[in-house]
Amino acid sequence: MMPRLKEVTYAARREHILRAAVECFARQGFARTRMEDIATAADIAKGALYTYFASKDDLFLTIYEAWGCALDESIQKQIDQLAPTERASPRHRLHALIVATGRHVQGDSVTCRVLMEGRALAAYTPTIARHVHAQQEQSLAQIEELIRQGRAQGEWPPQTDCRLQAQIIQAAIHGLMAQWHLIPGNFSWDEAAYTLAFTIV
Amino acid sequence: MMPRLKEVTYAARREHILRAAVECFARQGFARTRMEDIATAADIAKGALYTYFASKDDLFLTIYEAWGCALDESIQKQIDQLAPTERASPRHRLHALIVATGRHVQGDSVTCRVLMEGRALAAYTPTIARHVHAQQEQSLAQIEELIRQGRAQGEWPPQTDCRLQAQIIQAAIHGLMAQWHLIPGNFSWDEAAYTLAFTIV
Amino acid sequence: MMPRLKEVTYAARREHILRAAVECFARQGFARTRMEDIATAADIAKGALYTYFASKDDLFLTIYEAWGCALDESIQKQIDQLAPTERASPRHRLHALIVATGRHVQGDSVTCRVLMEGRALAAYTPTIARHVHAQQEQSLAQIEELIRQGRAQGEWPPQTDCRLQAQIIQAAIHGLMAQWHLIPGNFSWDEAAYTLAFTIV
Amino acid sequence: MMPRLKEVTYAARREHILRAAVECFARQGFARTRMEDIATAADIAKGALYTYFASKDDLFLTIYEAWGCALDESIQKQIDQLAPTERASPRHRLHALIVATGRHVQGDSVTCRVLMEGRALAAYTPTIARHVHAQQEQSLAQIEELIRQGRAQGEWPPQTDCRLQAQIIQAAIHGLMAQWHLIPGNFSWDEAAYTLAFTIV
DNA sequence: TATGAATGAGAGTTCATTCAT
DNA sequence: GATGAATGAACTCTCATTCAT
Repeated sequence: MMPRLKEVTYAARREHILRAAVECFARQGFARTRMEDIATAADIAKGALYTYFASKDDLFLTIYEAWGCALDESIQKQIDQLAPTERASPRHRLHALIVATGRHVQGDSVTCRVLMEGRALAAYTPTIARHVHAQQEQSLAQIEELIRQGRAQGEWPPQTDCRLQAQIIQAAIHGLMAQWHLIPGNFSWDEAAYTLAFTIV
Repeated sequence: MMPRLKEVTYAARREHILRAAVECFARQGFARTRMEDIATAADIAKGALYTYFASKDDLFLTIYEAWGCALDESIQKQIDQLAPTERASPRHRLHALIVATGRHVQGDSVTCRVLMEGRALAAYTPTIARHVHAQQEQSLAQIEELIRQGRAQGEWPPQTDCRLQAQIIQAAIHGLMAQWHLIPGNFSWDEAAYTLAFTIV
Repeated sequence: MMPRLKEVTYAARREHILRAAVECFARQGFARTRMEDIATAADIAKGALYTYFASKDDLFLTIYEAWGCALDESIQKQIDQLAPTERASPRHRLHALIVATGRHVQGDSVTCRVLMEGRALAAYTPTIARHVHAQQEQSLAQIEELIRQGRAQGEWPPQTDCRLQAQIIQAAIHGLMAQWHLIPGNFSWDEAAYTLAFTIV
Repeated sequence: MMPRLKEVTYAARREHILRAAVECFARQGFARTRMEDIATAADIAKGALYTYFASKDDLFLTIYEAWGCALDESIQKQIDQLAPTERASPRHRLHALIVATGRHVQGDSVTCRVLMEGRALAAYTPTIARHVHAQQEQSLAQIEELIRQGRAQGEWPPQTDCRLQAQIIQAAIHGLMAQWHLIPGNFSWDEAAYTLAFTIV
């Protein structure tokens, strides 16, 4: 059981550092955040960071991934909480997806900033790029599937390119996140979710 | 004539450096690009950069602004080239706007990368933030006005919040740009433009 | 005991760097000394300097202050070592002050150079200026007080302006230091001290 | 006569540049003054400076020498203006020398700053060092001669070391200049001159 | 002669990472 | 494991001087 104890401690410290890093990255951006800042925020020594994370990039990446997982969970939860009638409707499920995203962004706007910077960094950091692509693709597939089902159920008029429509919706969601990142509170997520889910043909 | 010649030379050299900088920023990102890289790419001495630009930030900002201006021109030209019947239709004008943006992104995908990074940097660099905000707001106003006119002409069903709808469309456009930046050629801009302009209620 | 050991090490390294810096400043002057020169002289890496000193200015200032403090101590010691009869005489105390200054200059002519440059820099560097002024004023007050006491005891004929006389004596001392800095060994400090203290009416 | 005309123009421009340089050096110090600053102050192009002066050091040196010459002239004039009775007295001539120095310092405190910095730089710049030494020695000889004459005439009690006394007086004068440089107006030059010339045994 | 753009060798300073303790 | 001093490459920006025009 000692390994277990160790693991708990290890995981807890990792988590602790991660939280400190998120705060720093969100406040100052990746480039302007020094490892020392993170260490100070986490109240540990600079060198100890390297016990838990291989590098600054690794730290960033871990945050990036964690956000994606948490968002996926939020979305799933939101969908699960739908009333049975609504859960049967792809449009309602899409709505739930966007609402959950909005809640996530609002509830953890700090991490959202990190995410936004991640997308920009992606282009120059192969390691990050892979993750961004994967996440992107997965999310796109989910939306596309919803649309496909919605058409099958007659909720959406048939159109040739399901994927394109999904891409536009995904693009809109990301664009809104970017806007929120730039000017938090600039619009109502709930109204945007409603518009996106129910008034896009 | 000499001052004129000088003027030309000055502007030409500025332009030359700018092109070199765009290339570097697009390839390596802002943070990883050293002034020396730009100087080498432009085939001049490091110090000479500072004759034309006050700082690395200035260089970046100039590129950022130039892109915005060029895009505005492209859009205007695209709208002007519409047949009279179409030009009278806000929906067609919106379509032209998106098409022009797509062409711009495709034609100068290199600069587009720089733009994308600019949006991410904006949050941490007040100088850049101001420009991004201004550009954002101006573009939003344009779209909003198109929608307002479209509704007045019965092209769109009336909805309470013109601004929100404009924001969503703008978000979608930016999201698509970001996707293109990530995976160029991932979708068809023209089809996306058509879908965005004509099938969004 | 460990913290104490660390403390000692820290102070020792600081002292070590300081000595290296003094040597460099004295040999090349402040402006021509590069941080790298100091690091090389101290046999450490350039970056390590910044663990002990915030900047090149800080380094200089520290030396400047240290010299002043050490001089004050030397003077005090010299006065304390006077025979009781002499210690009662302000003129002898003034003599001791000048002698101590001379010894200090001769014993650490290297640092003296740094001091001289400090006075010249003072006019253009507010931070240094403050320290120079303060030191100057303190030293002046000390001399003035000696003269005042000397007059009270009838060692000096009464004159209206004690401060002016003190200023002249101080000026002479500084002027002699400057000469020594220019051509070390150009005169005898002890004779100069005697002349200044005992033959100035 | 053309060479003559040229010479006039040349000398005038030199003078013009010199004045600009003095102003800059006095305001910012030697190290912080850029050649461009001087060119701007003189309202000519940077490159033109090198037509008149070989280097920044040369510029400085020229100013330094000019000050010394002008001071010598001022002193000579002051002595020449003494009433015949006074002119016969070495003490009065010494007084005139100090008064003239004071007037010079006050009247051209701007150049005085440059002089002060020159003495500090002297130690690290052989070219400057030579000039400083020469000037110093000449001035010292003059004072020494005055004292020697004064003793011969019975104005000063005989003392073994004329040179030392001269050195102290010279040191005092320089020290006072340094003080004035630091805090202009901190004392009365005329009173200091009187004290130095008439109450020092 | 005058110009001022170009040069390019540094300057001080920062900071991710390492490693002896 | 934890520490934090040390490292040293890299960074942006400066500026005396040169030289083609």
